[in-house]
Amino acid sequence: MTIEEAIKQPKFANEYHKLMVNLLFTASWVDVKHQQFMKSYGITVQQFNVLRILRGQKGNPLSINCLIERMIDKSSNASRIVDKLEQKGYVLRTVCPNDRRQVEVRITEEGLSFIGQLDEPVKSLQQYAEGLSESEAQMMNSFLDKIRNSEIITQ
Amino acid sequence: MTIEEAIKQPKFANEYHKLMVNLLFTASWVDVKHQQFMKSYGITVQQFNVLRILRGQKGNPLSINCLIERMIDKSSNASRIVDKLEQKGYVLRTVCPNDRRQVEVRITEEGLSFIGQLDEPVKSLQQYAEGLSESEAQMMNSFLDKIRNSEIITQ
DNA sequence: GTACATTATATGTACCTACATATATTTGCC
DNA sequence: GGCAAATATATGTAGGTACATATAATGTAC
Repeated sequence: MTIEEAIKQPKFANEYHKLMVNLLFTASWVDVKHQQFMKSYGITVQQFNVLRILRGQKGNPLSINCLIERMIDKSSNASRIVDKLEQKGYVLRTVCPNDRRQVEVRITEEGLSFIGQLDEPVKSLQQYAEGLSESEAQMMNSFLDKIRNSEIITQ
Repeated sequence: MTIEEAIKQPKFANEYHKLMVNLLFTASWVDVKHQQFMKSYGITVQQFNVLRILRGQKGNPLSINCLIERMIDKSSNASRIVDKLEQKGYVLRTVCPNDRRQVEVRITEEGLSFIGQLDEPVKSLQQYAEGLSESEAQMMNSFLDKIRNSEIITQ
């Protein structure tokens, strides 16, 4: 299905307008797939991403601020996402002894085994990207970077 | 800034994994820009899109269902988005005489003049896409369509 | 050391969204 | 026509998000 069919809009002003709509539509489409997948494991996409970031730290804790820097959605709610993960027993919060303003968040054994069990099934989500060849994926990655780096004159 | 820098993740498992992350991150980034822009005009992105769809109907009304078919975010809340627009006087709701289950939504003069005033400034948002050449934009549109059309085996 | 700015996190609030369910109307089958 | 299924929209509810503000700890200038 083309983007024209997907939103029943027969034509766009130009290729750039079409691209903006297509980008937002496709990402939302992929995001919904991720949501549905994660929901079947009793977790949200944001919670999963935080867990994966913490696992990548190999046992080292991360402050809330560092967590936000690594998140895909840089929402201001990292603190509440960590709340939810703590309630589930997947992470631990301790006050940092060097700087008592900071909180050290680390993943628990329980969190590790939970997320480990998702490793295989999560690979299926990547299959969406695998509709492209390796070199197409490379091109698209560079296009996405270019879009974020456009200089914009906002009146 | 590369995607690696943007989320402080030095490397990805492969180009496809990177692409999924980059797609979600970039779309969220663009979406935030749109949100901020629309907010300065006292409207949400969703409300703006509904208004633009209705204007495209050239005076013909659209049912809630048809509206959803044309929306970028196919949320189930079209009804409540129309509520907000009605409160602002930008749209009108009437029961369809042929099928009294349906509601005919149409844009008012006030809605037309409001959205008309946004036509120029809204063009600046498209500049993000204009970081690419025309042929790159075409390629990227076809890549996005390919992603949505990948056949996925969800166990 | 005191006062003030800065930083890190948490929380209050209003709004938005997903999902389930309710209500109203129409369609189709007997 | 009567009744069940299907359709169109609306609404209740829980939870998520953006933004402003609160709280606490630290840094800095004097």
